[in-house]
Amino acid sequence: MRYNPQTIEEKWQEKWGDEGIFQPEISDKEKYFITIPYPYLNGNLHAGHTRTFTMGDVIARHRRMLGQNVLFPMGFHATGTPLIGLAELIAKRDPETMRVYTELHGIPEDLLEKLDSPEALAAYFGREAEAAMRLIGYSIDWRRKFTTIDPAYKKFIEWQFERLHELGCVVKGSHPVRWCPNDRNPVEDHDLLRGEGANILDYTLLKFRLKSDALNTPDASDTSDESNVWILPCATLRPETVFGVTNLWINPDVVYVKARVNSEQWIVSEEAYQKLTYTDREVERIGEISGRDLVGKTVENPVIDHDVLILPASFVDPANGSGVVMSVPAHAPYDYLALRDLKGVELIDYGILDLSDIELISLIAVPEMGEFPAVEIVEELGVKDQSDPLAEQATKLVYRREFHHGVLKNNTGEYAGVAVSKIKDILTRDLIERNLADIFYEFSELPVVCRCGTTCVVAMVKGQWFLNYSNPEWKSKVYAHLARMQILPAELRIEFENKIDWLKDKACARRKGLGTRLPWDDEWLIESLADSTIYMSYYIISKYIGQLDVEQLTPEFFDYVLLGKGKIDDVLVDHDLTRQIRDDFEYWYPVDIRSSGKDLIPNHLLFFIFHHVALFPEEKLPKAIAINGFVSLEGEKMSKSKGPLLTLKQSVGEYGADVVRLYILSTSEHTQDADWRSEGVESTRKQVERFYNIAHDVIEMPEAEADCEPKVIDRWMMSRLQRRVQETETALSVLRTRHALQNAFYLLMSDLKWYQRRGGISSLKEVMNVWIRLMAPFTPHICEELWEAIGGDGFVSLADYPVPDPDLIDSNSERAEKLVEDTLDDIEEITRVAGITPEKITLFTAPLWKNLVLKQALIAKQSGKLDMGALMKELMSNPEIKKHARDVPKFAQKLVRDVQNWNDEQVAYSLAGVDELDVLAESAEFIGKEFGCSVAVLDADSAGDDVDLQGKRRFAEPGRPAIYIGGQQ
RNA sequence: GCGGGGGUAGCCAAGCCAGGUCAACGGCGCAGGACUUAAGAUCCUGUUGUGAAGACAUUCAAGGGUUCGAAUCCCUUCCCCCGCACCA
Repeated sequence: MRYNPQTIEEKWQEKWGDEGIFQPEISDKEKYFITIPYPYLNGNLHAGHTRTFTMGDVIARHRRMLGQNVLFPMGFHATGTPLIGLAELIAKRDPETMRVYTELHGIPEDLLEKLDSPEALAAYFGREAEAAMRLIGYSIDWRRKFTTIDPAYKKFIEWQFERLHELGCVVKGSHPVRWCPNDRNPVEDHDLLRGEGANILDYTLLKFRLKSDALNTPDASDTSDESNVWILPCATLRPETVFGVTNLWINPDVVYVKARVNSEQWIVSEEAYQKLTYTDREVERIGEISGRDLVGKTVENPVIDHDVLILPASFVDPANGSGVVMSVPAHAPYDYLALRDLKGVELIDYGILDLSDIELISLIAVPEMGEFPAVEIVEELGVKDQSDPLAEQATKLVYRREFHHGVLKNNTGEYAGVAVSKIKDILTRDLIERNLADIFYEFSELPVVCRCGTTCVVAMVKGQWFLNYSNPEWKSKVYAHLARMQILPAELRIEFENKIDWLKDKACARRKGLGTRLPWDDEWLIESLADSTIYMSYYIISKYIGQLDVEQLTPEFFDYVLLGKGKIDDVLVDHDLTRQIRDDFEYWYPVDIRSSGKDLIPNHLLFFIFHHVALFPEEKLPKAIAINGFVSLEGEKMSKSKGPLLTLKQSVGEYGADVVRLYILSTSEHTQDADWRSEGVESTRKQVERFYNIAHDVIEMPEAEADCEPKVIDRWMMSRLQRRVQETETALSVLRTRHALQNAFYLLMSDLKWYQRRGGISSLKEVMNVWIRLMAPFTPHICEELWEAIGGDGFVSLADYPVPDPDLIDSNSERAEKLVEDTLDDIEEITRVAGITPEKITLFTAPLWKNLVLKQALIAKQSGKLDMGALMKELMSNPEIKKHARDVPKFAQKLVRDVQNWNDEQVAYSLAGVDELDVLAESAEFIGKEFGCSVAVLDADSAGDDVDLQGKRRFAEPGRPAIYIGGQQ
């Protein structure tokens, strides 16, 4: 009987389909609703999908066999821009695209040429994806499939956004993006020549007012006239240090711009001025002023009553921030160094006579550091001056210590006592409210250059629609629900918490792409991640779409079926049908588990929770999330657009569905990345074949042969089987597929090998019956085939999943086999090391007195009172032991040392013991066969000296018989 | 930089949370043997070193510490992977 995966797999997929066994309806049974993120339709499914989806299918199949009513649906994602981009590239026959899609995605060229519209692509890849998922045997209810550009789905999305809008979750605002002024477009990482890693940082601009002795105005002292007020905004990431400013820095060699910014007058560098024009401020250039002319002037600190001088500094980079820098020498090494560097420099040209008035102001208390951390670190590192590269390091060091451990001092007024790590947002918000500060966005690395060669800026997109994820109330509801959710693996919970914390408002509308329009503002398309947040509920509806008219899908309909709100009279869909859908929803929802790749944690999975929490009552919120890692190919990262790529279809075509499924899940688990290696798949194929062959041997075995009295080895086999079943179930319950398969497949297989080696027969059929069911979630086709062959009832996919039977756990037989195995290993080692070809093996079990000593020691250990003195006293009171008084101390001493280190389990194991003489005698024939010689088993007490040729028997210990091997060296 | 996950014998990879049967599960590869006309398949054995009797020595990124005892706990350092947003 040759294993032919293609035949078997086709056969069972057809049967499953014909009988519709994966099309659940509501019933009295407990339900289980599992979903996997639907695939995006810009290519064929590949090894990465194979992993995530197979994971889901195994969960579904496992739950189904546990007796739950399992719903496992699937849809397709087509919203957004990639499909449009791809269609354009195909339409213009872009050579690279044509190559990738013919070679890697395996699309015939003539067919590919026709896929020049997003709709054609979506239709094609949708068909291919479904075919691929059927080919690998996923137990999906295909009646519910849909695509995110279906008219009915759009109605659903419109309803969702209508609701979110009402709830105040969608708001209008502005937000910063990386922007190419030349292309007049936001840029993404792959659009960039330089600065791919650049983040957008939010600097605080602190508004220092120029004092009255200022600029070209006849009567500058009249500050009631706004035109006389000039603001020097300083950009900083550490706004709290404004309390410690001693001076400002201006680059004397730079020409600054005087500008009207909204209703104020600012002085900033040329570059900063340009940047401001891309923000949502109204900006007008008024004039220029040289940095040199600003030096020596005085400004007012916006937060405290303190006037400070403007000093010259060459380190001020006009391209960075506003080109105006505030100086906090107590906490910023550069400022301290620059100030120190100015000492003794002639500044009279700037009208500055003396810097001796400038005193450092400390505002942060850091444990184990003095008043002026910057000074301390500069001296510690021996930084020479502001151009010394060490200055950078000093800055980081101070920052790190102050940020993590620093607390604001009393001179920060109402903020005293606040941790530095918490102050930024609070202070910035307060100062903006009082119009003393502003936000200024800047890249974390400069420059950022677009592919077109233009330097990018941060631009504010105006009038954008946002999901206001930063809303603390929304967030706290999400936190609260997260705490109730199961996260697998559990270690990732903290990651979710961190990401919830980190999440800011998210722009949710786009100008370009496929998708649904915002119902209240049809110039905007709903962004594609935002339209994929609660679609699991749509699977309930999608099954019935053929029975209703899209125009009937009014908000009242969705309110009624999804939220149980409103009156059925307001619903246009047939009322019986509506009630049916409502019942379905009540039965199937919430999602019991969402299983996904780890790349979706900071986006989709987060939004999934956010939107559910916003829209649904607590009992309809998702219960669990499971995460799995990526898949690489022969150590290389996969890429849909460049390769390498292995499609699901290719891999199944080459190895068969069951082999692919088994391989992808056994090679790694949880967040570990799996590496697809053809060598490994090949060996998995052989293992599956072996499984098939073993099974057939067993199935074809005549009943009579199998029918005999159960021996130790049979009890051992059944006992091991229970343990494997138990481990598999435990592992599967937390989705440790690798661990599950190690037990369900590999370890069980090696148990079975040992069983057969030991001559076991009578349990084979029963083991096989369990084994087939145990493997069914992983390799369903081959298991159906074997289940049928073994005469199982119905589909194995619907059979009961094995549960361990505690009554069949037989520790005694396991201990017995352990003894045999250990003895075998010892004999093996002796023959190898001594180079003996054995002719006769004699085994001596330990004498009674040694067993008594051990037992006594174990009992003492168990009661926590094992010590040599007391033990000896007790031992010697036993006449049987006392007979061997000469040998007892040495043996006992070694024993005490060993037993002292044992844990409870070991003690109990050893205490239970086995009848060694009996066990070894029974396996003498087996051992003899293994070594091709005769084996005698004696007990050390009764064996005569004539059989103990080399006096070996004195080495016998409990659990470790003495061995004498006669033979040729 | 911040956050998360890692570094175990030729490779992959358990063990680490709950320290002690851990020279360290399992698989692959490799070597030897059995079976076979041969190959394949299957089975057995070995795969840190030493060892003519079942042993001993040295290992779990590196260094230090806690402990009777550390791959496992603590500290420091080095290295790798992933995410950091308007892409899906």
